[in-house]
Amino acid sequence: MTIQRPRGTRDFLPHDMTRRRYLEYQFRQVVSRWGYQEVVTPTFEHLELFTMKSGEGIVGELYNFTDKGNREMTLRPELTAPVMRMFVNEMQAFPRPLKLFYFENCFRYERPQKGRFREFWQFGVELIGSESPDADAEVIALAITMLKIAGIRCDLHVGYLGIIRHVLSSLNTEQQSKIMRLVDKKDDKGLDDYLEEIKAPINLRMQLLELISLTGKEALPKAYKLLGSIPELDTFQKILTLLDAYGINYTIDFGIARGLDYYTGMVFEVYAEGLGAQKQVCGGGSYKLIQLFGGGDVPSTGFGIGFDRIMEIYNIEPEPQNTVVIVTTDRTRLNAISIACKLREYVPVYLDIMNRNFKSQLSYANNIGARYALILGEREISEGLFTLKDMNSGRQESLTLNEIIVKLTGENK
RNA sequence: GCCGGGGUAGGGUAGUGGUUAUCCUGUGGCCCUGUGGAGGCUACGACCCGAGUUCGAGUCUCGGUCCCGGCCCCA
Repeated sequence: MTIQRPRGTRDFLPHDMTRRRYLEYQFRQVVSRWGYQEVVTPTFEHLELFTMKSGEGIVGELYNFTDKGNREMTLRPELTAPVMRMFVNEMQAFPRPLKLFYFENCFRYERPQKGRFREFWQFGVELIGSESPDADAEVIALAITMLKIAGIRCDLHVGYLGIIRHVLSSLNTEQQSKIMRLVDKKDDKGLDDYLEEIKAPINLRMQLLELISLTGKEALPKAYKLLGSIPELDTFQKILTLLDAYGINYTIDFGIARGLDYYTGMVFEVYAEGLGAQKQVCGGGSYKLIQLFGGGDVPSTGFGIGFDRIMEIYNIEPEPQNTVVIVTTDRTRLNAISIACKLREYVPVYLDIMNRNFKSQLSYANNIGARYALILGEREISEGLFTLKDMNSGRQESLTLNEIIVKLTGENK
């Protein structure tokens, strides 16, 4: 039996990679125009980096291992923690804000399903050093711009954790975290039961339940009515005003909660259709992780895009290149090499290495979908005029090498 | 970790206990020494792995594995 690829991993064939690289190219264009610069962190890190961030419980979902020096290591399951670690290690004195992006593979030991793999790619950004509404809005706007350029139709949901935290401020942090988790899961019954269990004040319950049910255009005024004029609502309103200025449509959703303590304020999620149960293609928010990793009290905001999930619904086909297959005879093979080398400065060129006859070479050109066949027989070599055959139309013309180069590169633009 | 559906050449498939596993497609070669896509011939190529039942297993049973969808989780 042949060796299979590991569970939850994928092979990417040439056609897949053409499409993936094109999406990657589109994303890179956008983030660099917004002033973000690429960073790369190691594929594996000390296990502790992730347990510090997310708790011991995540170890079960990690590809962790002990190395030969008895160090507890893990393949990275995400990139926010590594980038924050990198910031603490080497970038604390850089001018702020720092605008970083990454595109790397990550690994999680989970049960694969649609849009979920054990090795997957994340494209993300981290904006470090600002906690202004402007930073929050910029990050959201960047995410939406990227998805739009990829041709993805999606729903943006924006929330603000500070508001729920305000409501829960009389509870201890453990109780707050638990409630946030239940809210995030939209587990209404579990939430009711838990509020009952901890005997939460009736006023708090009423405010919480009403708050998380608020949605749509009226959500903000209603929230003001419910909670009064608190600074968290003012901040949220500023973010929304900025999003309006960016021309971005959003749904207010106080139900995006996220149970982890390092999220500070704005949170957002983006959903796309056609993806089954794993429909979230992007998630982000503002958080404070840097102190946890031994750095200063530096706020940051970021998001990660599930690159593979985008690929599932991405239907842009990159323009094919003007591939040329050179067709030679036994007597012109040596001449063909120098011509191939010249053309390879401009376009992809195939030169027969199978010792095929004339007809088979042409047939090969057809089979690989080449745009042109360049016929280099004795006649052409002696005349210095080569026969360029358009494989789509079947038409062919006699041209000099320079004319051919002009034709091939001109059509590329 | 749990639930359901699956696994026969590279791709798509037929085959409900019985010779040498079917067909389509693909790929290589030839028909065809300067003109591709069609056609003909030919070659290549598969029962996911293991155990069990049986005179005999692609077919039945069990375990494993991988795929698809879902639960959990989603940092």
